[in-house]
Amino acid sequence: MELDIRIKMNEKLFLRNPEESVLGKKIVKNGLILINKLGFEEFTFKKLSIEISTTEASIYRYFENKHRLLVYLINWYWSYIEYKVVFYTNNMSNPEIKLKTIIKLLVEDPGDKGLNSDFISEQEAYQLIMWEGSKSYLTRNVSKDNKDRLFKPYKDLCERISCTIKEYNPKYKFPHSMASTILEMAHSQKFFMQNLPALTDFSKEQDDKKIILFLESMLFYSIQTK
Amino acid sequence: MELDIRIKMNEKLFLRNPEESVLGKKIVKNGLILINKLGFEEFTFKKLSIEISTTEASIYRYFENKHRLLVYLINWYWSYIEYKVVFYTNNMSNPEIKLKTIIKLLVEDPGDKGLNSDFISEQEAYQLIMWEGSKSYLTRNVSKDNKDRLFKPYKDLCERISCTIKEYNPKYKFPHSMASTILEMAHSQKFFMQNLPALTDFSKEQDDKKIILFLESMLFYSIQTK
DNA sequence: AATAAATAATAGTATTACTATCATTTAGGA
DNA sequence: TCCTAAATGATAGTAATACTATTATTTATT
Repeated sequence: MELDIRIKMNEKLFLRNPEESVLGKKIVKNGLILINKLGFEEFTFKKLSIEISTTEASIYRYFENKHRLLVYLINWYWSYIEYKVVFYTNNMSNPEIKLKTIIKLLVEDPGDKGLNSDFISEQEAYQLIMWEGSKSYLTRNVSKDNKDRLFKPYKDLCERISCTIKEYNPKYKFPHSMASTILEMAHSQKFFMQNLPALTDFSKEQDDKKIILFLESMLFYSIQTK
Repeated sequence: MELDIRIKMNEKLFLRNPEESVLGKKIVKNGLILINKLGFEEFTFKKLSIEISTTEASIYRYFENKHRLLVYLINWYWSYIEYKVVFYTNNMSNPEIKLKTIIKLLVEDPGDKGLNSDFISEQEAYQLIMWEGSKSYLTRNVSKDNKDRLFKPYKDLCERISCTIKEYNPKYKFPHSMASTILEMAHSQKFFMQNLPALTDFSKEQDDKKIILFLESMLFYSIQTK
């Protein structure tokens, strides 16, 4: 069975829906790959247009600027992760197992086995979050963008984790902050491990198991009923 | 008593030491203010040169590019925080009190009472870390920059916190990751509180007490001997 | 007072981040 | 199948960015 997961994206993110044309899909797919290759600062629509044999002007018909493309890609990823979280935890009644499953889904690199359609590659999206994730909101437009609901997928996922924490321990005082800490650290610790290992207890190129253990211990010791 | 704290900065950060001239100090001081005002992406040396009535070329004689200026400012801040940590925890023998003091120093906005010499304003530096902190290392040059020891102040502070955690509980397995989590979250949670409050349990413009409580509970429940 | 160093003034280049116009191709409906 | 509208391509243009280079002028040092 092969499912085509269709994620409804916020219309404010684009001028023309990239999912509805061949060019649009190429922009998104190869934009993601090129941002990963060059880094967001060095990435330009001009370079992307050469890569996919189109013109700058054509890309601008889809996205107002490269930051919107970034937020589009990041939103796709968080929506997709939430879909996976729902899919894998749906039948679970034990919030502890649920939370452990969520941490695994956040930390584990999808690698080759991840979704890799003609649209967005899950593995590339994972890399993007790690390197460029926080650049989506670390701008002077946060509040305006937030009003346009550009961060809804991230906030929804945070809310879902927060609810599961509450299920586990209704008395815990900081479920949202704990959820956003887990979300942020899942990728930060991985980034640190690979690039600034002195900031972690994991050695470069080590597997994800230790990060998962770290996050689990932090979460469960914190939310234990006292 | 008025102390002039002199922080030795890594020489790779600049082409000419900005502390050694009036213009250099103006670049650093007003650069910080202007980055905070415009956001790092919108900030340019041209705009700064107009602000301080000099030329672009003159600024380029001090800093290779704006990213180096950013790292300079961020390093100054982390070195200064480490200085404060040493100053305030020097005479403490109890690691619990030490760690609580550190968290306070990280979270609390220095406000007007902070260091505000003719050089770098502590309060402005605090804002900078919150908004632009992670942009210092989220580039394709991390590894190269790391080899040039450009992140030493941050890593030193992380190491110091890590050691204090080890003092508290020598058996705890993840002292560095816990330290970097505290460091990152001190500013992220504050940023979220002010700009994306749905990601926290704190309401906009609330005081820092709750963030401190959150971080303390996360830290101490995690590192409790089991 | 001489001289070295720092700064200002000016100019110039390739690239970025767009916007505009018009021609051509493609896709869908009558 | 032809017609029309929509999408794309080709081309051009602009202001700003991220620099580098050159020369003149000011400032500090011996």
